[in-house]
Amino acid sequence: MCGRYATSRTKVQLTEAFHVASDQADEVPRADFNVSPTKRVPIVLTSSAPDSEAEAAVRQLRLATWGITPVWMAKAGKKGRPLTNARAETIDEKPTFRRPFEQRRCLVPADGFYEWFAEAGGKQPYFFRPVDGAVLAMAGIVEWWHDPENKTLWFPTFSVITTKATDDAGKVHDRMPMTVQPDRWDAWLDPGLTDAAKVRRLMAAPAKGSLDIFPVSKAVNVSKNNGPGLVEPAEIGS
DNA sequence: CCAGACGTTGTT
DNA sequence: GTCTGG
DNA sequence: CCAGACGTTGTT
DNA sequence: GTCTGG
Repeated sequence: MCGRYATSRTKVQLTEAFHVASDQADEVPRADFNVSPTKRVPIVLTSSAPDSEAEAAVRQLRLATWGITPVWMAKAGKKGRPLTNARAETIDEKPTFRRPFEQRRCLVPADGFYEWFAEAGGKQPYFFRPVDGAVLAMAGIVEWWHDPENKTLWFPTFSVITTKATDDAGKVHDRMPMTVQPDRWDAWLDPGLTDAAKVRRLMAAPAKGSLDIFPVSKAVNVSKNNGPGLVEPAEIGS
């Protein structure tokens, strides 16, 4: 679930939509209709790097790497892919996710996300996007990271929280990203809110009927392919 | 106390 | 099968 | 998430 | 680092 999505909005659009002061916005590169794990993409968060002076909590738009690599994994040289998803059902129990969930949440702006439906004749990609055209705020957690061998710069990495897919979405795939409705963004991004039970209530699966779901070209399968054509409806199998 | 796991997805 | 790259 | 590689030596 | 199992 949610291992690929699209985020094409401009820096200006994102700062306005998420009420980020313009001087708190990182440079946002070109529109990306084929975001895959390990790519750097814009997220919205309230916090600063661990080694910076304690600044006032300010909402920021920053580029972050998709996929958390726990420090213990890097130090031990353990093999293992970066963690691109975290299950909502157990996020406040897992050692790797609990602290980030309580203290370092983020919003991941998306036009929509892709899921692959396994059917006879191969896997068919589908795109899921809000019916109303609004930006989709996926629920995420942040882990600050630096290379253990090169402890100079800290930078944010993130995972997208997932849940069981509801109604129509569940027909395509059994998991989907958690989202945060706009009226809950302030609370979600509030570092002072650390009660996991309360935090949990701020996120929700996309409401029934709120997403358009349609097949797209298999061109999206190849992660180097990009462009707005990837999110246009296409015949199944094309 | 120490040892050992620590994550998700999909697929088998 | 399993790992890396995007 | 899917696609695509999956190796070494010596030489440039 | 932090949590669970023994």
